[in-house]
Amino acid sequence: MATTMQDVAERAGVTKQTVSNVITGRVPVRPATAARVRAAIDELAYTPNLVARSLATGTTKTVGLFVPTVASSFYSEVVEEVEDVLERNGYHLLLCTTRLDGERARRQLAGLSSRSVDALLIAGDRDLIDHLPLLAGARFPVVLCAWETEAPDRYPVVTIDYERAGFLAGRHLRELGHRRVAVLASPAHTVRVQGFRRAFAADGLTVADDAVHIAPEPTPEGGFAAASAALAADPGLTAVFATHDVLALGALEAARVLGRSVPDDLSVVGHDDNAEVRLSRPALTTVSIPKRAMARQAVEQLLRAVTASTAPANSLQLLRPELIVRDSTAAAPHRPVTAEA
Amino acid sequence: MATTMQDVAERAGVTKQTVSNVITGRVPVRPATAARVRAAIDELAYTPNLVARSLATGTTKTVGLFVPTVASSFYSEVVEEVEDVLERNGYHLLLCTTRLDGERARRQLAGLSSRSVDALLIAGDRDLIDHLPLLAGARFPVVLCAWETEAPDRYPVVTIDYERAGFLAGRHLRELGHRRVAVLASPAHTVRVQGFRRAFAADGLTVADDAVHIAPEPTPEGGFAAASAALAADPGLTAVFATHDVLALGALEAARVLGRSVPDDLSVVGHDDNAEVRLSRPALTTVSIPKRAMARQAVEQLLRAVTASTAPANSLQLLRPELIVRDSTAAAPHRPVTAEA
DNA sequence: CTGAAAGCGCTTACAG
DNA sequence: CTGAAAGCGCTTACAG
Repeated sequence: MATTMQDVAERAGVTKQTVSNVITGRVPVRPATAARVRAAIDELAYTPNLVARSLATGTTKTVGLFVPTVASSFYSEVVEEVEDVLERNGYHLLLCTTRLDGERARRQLAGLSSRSVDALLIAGDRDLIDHLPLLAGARFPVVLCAWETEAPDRYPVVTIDYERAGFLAGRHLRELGHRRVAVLASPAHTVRVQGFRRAFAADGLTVADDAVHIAPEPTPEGGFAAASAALAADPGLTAVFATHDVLALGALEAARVLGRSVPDDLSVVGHDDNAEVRLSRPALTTVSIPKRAMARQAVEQLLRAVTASTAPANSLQLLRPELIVRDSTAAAPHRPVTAEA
Repeated sequence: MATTMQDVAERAGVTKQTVSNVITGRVPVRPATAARVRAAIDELAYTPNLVARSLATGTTKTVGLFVPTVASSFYSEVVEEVEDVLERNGYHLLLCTTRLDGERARRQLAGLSSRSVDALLIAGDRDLIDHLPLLAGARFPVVLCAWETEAPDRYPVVTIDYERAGFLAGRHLRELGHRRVAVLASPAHTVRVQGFRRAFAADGLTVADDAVHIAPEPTPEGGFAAASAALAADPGLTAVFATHDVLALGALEAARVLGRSVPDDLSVVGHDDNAEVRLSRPALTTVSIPKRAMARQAVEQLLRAVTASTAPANSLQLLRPELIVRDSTAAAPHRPVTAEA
């Protein structure tokens, strides 16, 4: 049915090994022979069976990528960056989105760990962290990225310095003279919060636990609720740090509703520098995280391990975030300075 | 190195065919034997080599999906929906994002058309439309979806009734009494514009060509520019239809800047009902398109073709859009009615 | 530079 | 219900 290497060989009057040689280029072939083979390939519209090649070579030219979702500007950029690098290197992308469903993630991981990928990149610690032991017997390199919680020692990690991201947000607000601040945080963002706290600790200030308001869902609505709660708990607040831009958007809306003008009455700092946020009024001051650079480093490390057929260097690589000052932050309004307890 | 079926067989004291039989379940195996085999599998942590299985069966349990990008709420939902259906059916997803790069798309398509996928779903007509002939010799089913331009007869198409989407937007504005309207359109959205026009034609009204303003980029900035141009060209405008929500967002901003209040002085209708738009003030009236239902229909049709190993039914399936009325549209302000030339 | 042989790890009829 | 054989379509040493 499908035309095979053997068909090409017969047509060109050579054996299939010679056809293989002209295709792979591993072994030199006399130009005249090669030309005949190439002609036969064209005439028969022959295209090699990649599966057979994979079985023979033990390599699939496919890299698996796990992400929690693709419907977020963070992960969609990660996916595109990864795919770019793969495409440029002749690799295919097998995508698994785990969707906050650990059981699903486990199933997918199990279904993959038969030699159907040459390497695996796991972005995001949310769903897969408990199932990593499944990879114990894996014969392909694994790299972790976008990891915020403590990463297992076993695998190389390429991630963002989230602690520093929080710190940059905090330092900015502190330098603007803010002393009464709150944090709107997603449950998993403890490291960002910790960095934020460190920035204030330098001045002997403490961001109290009850100044951290958790937004269960990373949505504007969640940010709105958290910001409303924060402002209700401490009307004297002069600034808030949202650990996710989308929460900051909700905070802007809450300020509007409560009649507090941003940035004069309330400064707002976000985190991520997502594209969606370009629209916000006022333009959001935020901590930009180099997600594309992170993704690139991660796949490149993975690919290097594949081609060298060695384990990737077991290191923790932290990409540096950057503060982007726009219009949602300003100096703290003058009023009696009160350090929080 | 890797443990193989043969290893399991030896350990269980049977031949590898028996191991294969207990794994595939195709041939009944005596319970006692099966138990021994299963024990051996567990002890050796054996996991079958999918590549070898693929070569033997001629099936890869992998479906290829082409999308222009993953960084849009439209396509990211399509990808997730497709992956859901695949996962539920034991298939893997090979993702290719074409990124408005026809040459890249061509390369990816060529690299795939060797038996490495069981089926191919192509979402979006932007990049691949010129390269479809490459698929001429493909031995796997192909389905097209999210197709707005004329689709090739050769392949089944599952898409949105974009003409009707435009029509619904137009009918809504017409019923609200709007007569001087403009369209803000992405270059490829001619079908939506055509449907919009049809709604007005029913009343003998014409939406002139110069009332259609093209936004080259699907960004709020693009919508802002197009809306500004439209309002400059005809200050008497009472409504605009944006063929993409993100353009509508820009139009809202333009109205704000120009001091026209929405919906009292200007009605705005969007298209897509994207999640990003939930934030807009006023809440955007828009045409919702059933992208998930579309994606589901498309993969399911594809999978049916794979399992039946027949070509999918060559049909054009159009999913129905729906108008969602929110706060950005209102009755046209009273003023002398002038039908556009 | 070209050809004959073995093998990658499975599955699939086909005998027993 | 279990085993022996052939084959899926390539690649990889190894002779010539």
